[in-house]
Amino acid sequence: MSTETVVVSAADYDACPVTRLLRRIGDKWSPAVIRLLATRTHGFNELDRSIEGISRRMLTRTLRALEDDGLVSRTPQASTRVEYALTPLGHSLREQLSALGQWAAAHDGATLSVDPR
Amino acid sequence: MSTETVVVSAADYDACPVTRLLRRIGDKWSPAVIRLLATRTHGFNELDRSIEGISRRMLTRTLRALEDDGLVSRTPQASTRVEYALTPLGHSLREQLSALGQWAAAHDGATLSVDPR
DNA sequence: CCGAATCCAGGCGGATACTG
DNA sequence: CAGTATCCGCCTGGATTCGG
Repeated sequence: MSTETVVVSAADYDACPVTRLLRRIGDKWSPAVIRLLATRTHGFNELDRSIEGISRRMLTRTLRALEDDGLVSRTPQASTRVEYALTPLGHSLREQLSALGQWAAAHDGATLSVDPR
Repeated sequence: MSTETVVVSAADYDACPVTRLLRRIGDKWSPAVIRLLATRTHGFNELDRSIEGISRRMLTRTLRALEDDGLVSRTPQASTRVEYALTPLGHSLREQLSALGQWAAAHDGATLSVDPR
């Protein structure tokens, strides 16, 4: 019990909630989708148009992933309209990310030194 | 038209602090390194042994990236020893991630959480 | 309007061997 | 001990086309 070596095992890698979460929403488009859905619900093409540069393919994949995580709900309206919205869990996460965004914005110039907007 | 369309442009994608942060530390090994360095400083091979499954190559790359972000400091001791530590900024981020981990663990049903110490 | 299917390039990350 | 260098598989993500 003298020198205690903490080992981050592969099990830990899979088990650590924050690691999983970061890998899930740390992809290219999830944050943009979450941000848009935070204000109001959107249709598919509406999201497609609003997120500059995204492909329909990746929008589909991103939405499916967020849906699987219970962060986004998908409700077909007419046969021509599908509505995507943040679930309560999604809104909850959004708040957390918002807090993280406060931190990031505050320490941004010092660390990543990219042009502040 | 009075319908206001919020567009997440490519510029926004680059500018959004939280998006950049998530993409930076949302990689495979950064969280593990941050967690280990949160408790105490480590040498290179010490980290290598402690993080199960990581290759020296990826450990180097991860450390360099964290160093570039100002989250980790690298201080050569002897010619045979280099010490890695979390910077104050790194500790600051670690606290934020810990809070996020609390949230993740609560909504995850996960077994292990980020043990804060 | 809302996707699915296919094809393809680039980057992330692993394995291995070598250096000071 | 603390890395580099090289090769390579795989997965992410973009472009395009097709279907309901």
